[in-house]
Amino acid sequence: MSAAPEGYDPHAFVPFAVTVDLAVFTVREARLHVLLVERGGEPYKGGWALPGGFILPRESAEEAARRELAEETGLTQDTVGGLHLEQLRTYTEPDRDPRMRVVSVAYAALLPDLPEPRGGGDAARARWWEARDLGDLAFDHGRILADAYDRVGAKFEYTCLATQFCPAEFTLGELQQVYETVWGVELDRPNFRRKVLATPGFVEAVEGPPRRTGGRGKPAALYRAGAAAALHPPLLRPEGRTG
Amino acid sequence: MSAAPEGYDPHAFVPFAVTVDLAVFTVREARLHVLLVERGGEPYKGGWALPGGFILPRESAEEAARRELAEETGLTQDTVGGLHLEQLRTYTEPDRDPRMRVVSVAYAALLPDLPEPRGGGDAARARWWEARDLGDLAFDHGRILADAYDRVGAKFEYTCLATQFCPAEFTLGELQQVYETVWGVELDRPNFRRKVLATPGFVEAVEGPPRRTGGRGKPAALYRAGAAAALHPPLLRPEGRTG
DNA sequence: GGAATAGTGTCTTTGAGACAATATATC
DNA sequence: GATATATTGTCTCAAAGACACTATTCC
Repeated sequence: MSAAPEGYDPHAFVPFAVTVDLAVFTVREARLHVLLVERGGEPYKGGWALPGGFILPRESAEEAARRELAEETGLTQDTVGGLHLEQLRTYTEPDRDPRMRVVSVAYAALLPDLPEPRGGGDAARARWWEARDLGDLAFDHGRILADAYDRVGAKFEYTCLATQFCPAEFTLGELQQVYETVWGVELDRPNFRRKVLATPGFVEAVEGPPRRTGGRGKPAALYRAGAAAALHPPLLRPEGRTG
Repeated sequence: MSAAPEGYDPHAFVPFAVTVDLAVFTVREARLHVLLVERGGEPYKGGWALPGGFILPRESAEEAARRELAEETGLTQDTVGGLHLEQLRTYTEPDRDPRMRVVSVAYAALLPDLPEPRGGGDAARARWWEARDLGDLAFDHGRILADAYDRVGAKFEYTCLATQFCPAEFTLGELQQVYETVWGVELDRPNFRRKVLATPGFVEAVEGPPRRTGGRGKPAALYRAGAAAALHPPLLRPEGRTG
């Protein structure tokens, strides 16, 4: 039987602490990176953890996540306000924090390549790590990160989320590299191009003749993210899907 | 700045109540139904709400969800233990409950057509409602239910979840009806059949010559759910996708 | 036989994947 | 010119969708 069969009985509820944890990804030099913070106190002192913190009394979880993201990256509230934050899952195992009962709402965020975290406060102890061959993380954050990675990879198949990893203007080669990095596969360039351009609203060409070079080949045309949110039909990964 | 910049400070956290809410679906007479409970107390007294309740001190959210599901449906713990519970999202708006700060972890569950909820306790005030043209629900449960419906529809595309709506042995016509009901579309029977049978592990034929009739046509062969969890490639909806 | 449902076969169109060929830049 | 990258074009194959046709039951 529930503790409050008639609905919510204010005397029956068990108090929990509720936090948000963020899996913040970026693609840097064709490798996936994750933002981690060093723990200053026990437990896991000196270890690395996902950025996050408590939800304040008058905040929703998403507001808390944006606030924490701004604190840890030094980005302005305005910039952070425009990003897509993906709520992943909520982690509730009774012993996931050894000190008390903590429930954590996990979010994933995708950022274009940024300079090292700057700004004061929490950002001081934050840095980017390459996502593969990370050591163990504090608490169940390794698990959260793995779930986040799976979700992002799956979402790439049927949403336009990948453009969030790119700067405001980007080439199709850069967008393709994002896909290849996140999925860990190589894609055929002509086919990728055809597919992206055939999807209305995925990307839109940047006007004038401005172009940009990635090295010493032919300069590529620039695009920006389009208005669409979903991919239609999906851009399927070469191999399997995630259930 | 976070309330606890050094990690979790047991003196800084704000206590929340944490509940689970369940969107329990079934298909009955080719129409989607949802399990709702009548509220016995304020607020929303006499209104209808999703089943759910507080997480107990030593429970995970999923354990709480299974416990509540067993209570509300009268199903045994064993039966409920074998079902797929899909964690949807966590709802955290500060004023979603007028009395106190309540965070709710929402789950979706799919059941084959069952008799009306039986058993004692909470089940007494629970009943199935047809999903379309429901009135307003208590709290933000209307929103939760809409999100649950979207998620289930999307999951049908690339998982074998639809078999959870069917009894242990079912015909392909019944399975197709489940898809048609959830998606609200008509599917071509020969194509559906070809697609399902071509997906390894989706369904497996039941041995002997036993067959079953749905009315007065030719009896259909029986199948049971296969071992696969994911559909490969996906079974896409005729129209659009959910972002 | 007629109606209803189950199941098979076939044709067409669409999209994915492989890959050749061309274009434009740097060195 | 050599090399590197971008872009276009073409061919093939697999899957989706439309739909005609056969099979088996109840009335």
